[in-house]
Amino acid sequence: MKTEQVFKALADPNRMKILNNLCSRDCACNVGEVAGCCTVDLSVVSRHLAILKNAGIVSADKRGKEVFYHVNRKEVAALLRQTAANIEKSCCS
Amino acid sequence: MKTEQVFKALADPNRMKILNNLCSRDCACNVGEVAGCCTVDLSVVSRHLAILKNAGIVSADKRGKEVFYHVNRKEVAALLRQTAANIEKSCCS
DNA sequence: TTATTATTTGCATTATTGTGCAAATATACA
DNA sequence: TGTATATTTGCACAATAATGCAAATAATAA
Repeated sequence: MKTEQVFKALADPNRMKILNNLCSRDCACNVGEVAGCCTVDLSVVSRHLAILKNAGIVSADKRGKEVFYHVNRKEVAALLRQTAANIEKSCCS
Repeated sequence: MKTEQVFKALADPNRMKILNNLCSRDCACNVGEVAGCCTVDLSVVSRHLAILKNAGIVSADKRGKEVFYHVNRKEVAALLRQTAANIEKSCCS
């Protein structure tokens, strides 16, 4: 989980919407459900999810023909807090 | 200080280098000093600093012909921690 | 098998962003 | 005044990234 990749992944409005949507749910949801939060094509949402997944922000579970995504809450929160700590002391890598 | 704008500002390798450079110093430094951390043109560094400033990540103080930049450590750290908390509970706006 | 549904991927296009150079601006000093 | 230094800005171009559509893949059911 690389800091810069995480920030890049979070630097797009649709991906933020997607993340918010996923965050607001208790259980994982499939691509179609996620796509409800933004107006772009479903294929675009699929790509955004892939970017979030590559950044380690979300994880995917395939069940049957559906893929369920959920947020890696602890890991993302930990990385943000670590970055916050680094900025407060001296170096923020 | 908008979350998405902050993430956008942090989503570039040179801006991360610049931020790291600024973070590693106790006192503010001018554009020329900041520019030492990356190989791009000084004018590019100036633009990157403007982006970081617009995002609220750094502040600028003009003294004479120089402009001294410093990181808004507390504010940035607070925003990152707030985002971390939002992600951990439910909604991450 | 075929059909249906969910998701991903190839491709072309558009939009955005980063970059370097030169010129402009701002400040200080001789 | 003119000159030197620090920074920003205009502009063109290159590099990245987002998007939509159609086709491909994967899994399930008739």
